[in-house]
Amino acid sequence: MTADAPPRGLVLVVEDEPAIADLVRLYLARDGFGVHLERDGEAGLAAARRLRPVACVLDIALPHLPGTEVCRRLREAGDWTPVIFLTARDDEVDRVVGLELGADDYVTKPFSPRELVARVRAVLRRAAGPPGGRPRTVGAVTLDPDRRTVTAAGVPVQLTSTEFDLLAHLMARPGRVFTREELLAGVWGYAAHAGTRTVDVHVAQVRAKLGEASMIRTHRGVGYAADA
Amino acid sequence: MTADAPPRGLVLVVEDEPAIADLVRLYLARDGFGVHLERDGEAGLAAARRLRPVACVLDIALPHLPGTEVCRRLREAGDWTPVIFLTARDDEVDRVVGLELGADDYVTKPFSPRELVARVRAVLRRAAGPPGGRPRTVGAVTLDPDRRTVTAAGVPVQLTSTEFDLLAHLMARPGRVFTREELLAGVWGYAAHAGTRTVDVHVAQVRAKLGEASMIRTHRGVGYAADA
DNA sequence: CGCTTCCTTACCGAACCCGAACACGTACCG
DNA sequence: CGGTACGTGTTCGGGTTCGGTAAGGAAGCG
Repeated sequence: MTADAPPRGLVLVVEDEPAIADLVRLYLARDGFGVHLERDGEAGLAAARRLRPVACVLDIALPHLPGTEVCRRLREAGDWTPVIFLTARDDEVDRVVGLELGADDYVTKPFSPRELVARVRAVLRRAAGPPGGRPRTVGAVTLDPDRRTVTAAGVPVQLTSTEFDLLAHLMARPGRVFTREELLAGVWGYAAHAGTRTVDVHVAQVRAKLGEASMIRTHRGVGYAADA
Repeated sequence: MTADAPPRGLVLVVEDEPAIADLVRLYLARDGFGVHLERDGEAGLAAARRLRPVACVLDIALPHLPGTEVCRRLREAGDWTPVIFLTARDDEVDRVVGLELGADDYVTKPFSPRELVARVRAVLRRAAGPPGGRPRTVGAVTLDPDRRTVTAAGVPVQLTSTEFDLLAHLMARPGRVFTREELLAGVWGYAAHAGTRTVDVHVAQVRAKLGEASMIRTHRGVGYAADA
């Protein structure tokens, strides 16, 4: 089931070589990203402004307007959307120029599409930043994002990193029901790939560790939610 | 990155190449700094005296008056505002001269603007911080920022400079979990791409020196924290 | 020239994640 | 009321990732 609505957001790809562009689009789409393709710098810049993608993948050598220039203009306009450059060769000059212009990462051609996807994910994760914030309490459970600690009925509970992220995600919006796909995307960074029981297993683990204080409710046929 | 809303003070940037100057201004402004731009050494020196910035970013190769000279004159006048040099090349002469003149850091061109911002922040943190004021104790470990000494269970421990800074950074906010990236940025001043084990090695070193008294906790998949 | 400090690399053990399989409970339907 | 199907809870082992550790080399310093 290929999702119609991109659960992970839109990525703008500006690349003039159709073969490469298709490849990139294929892999990003397979990973759950929406993809918008442009062939030259001008159109790319316009699309970036119009569509507000969550990230941009820019070839450096582009007709009309080099990718570096697209990036620079975005930055000048106060647009800090993460940018990943595609450079023709592992050329020190290109690399450096890219970073000077405020790119978040770069990939040299020829490249592995998997690597590109991984970098897009990494960049997005970084842009999301360390999940800071004040401690939050739901029922008898208190969660501190800074300290990454959890207490259930006043007793400290030791959660693994994934367990903590899962609980934090649920507690960020108490009462809101999250589907398994949403949780996979938000916590694991995966595209919605149904058929896995991973979320269930981790929910069970968190519930076990929280004991009686657990306030994760199952919504049959839908997903999970923290009590409001 | 912590998102600090309040203005973080004015940074003076003296750089004759408009492209680079704009870039630096963009990034500093984005990070919450006020920015004042000058194009040559004379004007830069005057601006520094007039505006009293919290930090200066000086290109070394400047019209009228080299950046090194600007720095030297400031120091002569008793102005110890933190200075970061921009050097055209990783030139040994420039480096030494710069630091001799009382610069706090330097960045070689071409550079990543993110790294420059990170260094400005690091320099300010350092400048703000001979204080720390009172010694701080966490568990059996006591750290004195003024004397740069550490005792574990009452026994003096000799730490190297980097080790001390790392421990101080962690102890500044006990309980708070710092990612490796945050530590690299805060202690080393890198706008680091991850992928290095530097932090781990230094943590191990500190732990070894603190012995049983060590209270640095590993948060798997995240980073490190000092016990609360 | 030797010493210290710092950073990198490589290896290893341990913790953790994930998928599969099975058990259980609930909703639906005859 | 019993049966069946589907969704969820739970357990467990393999494979992978992550962090601790040791060793080596470069750079600064006396």
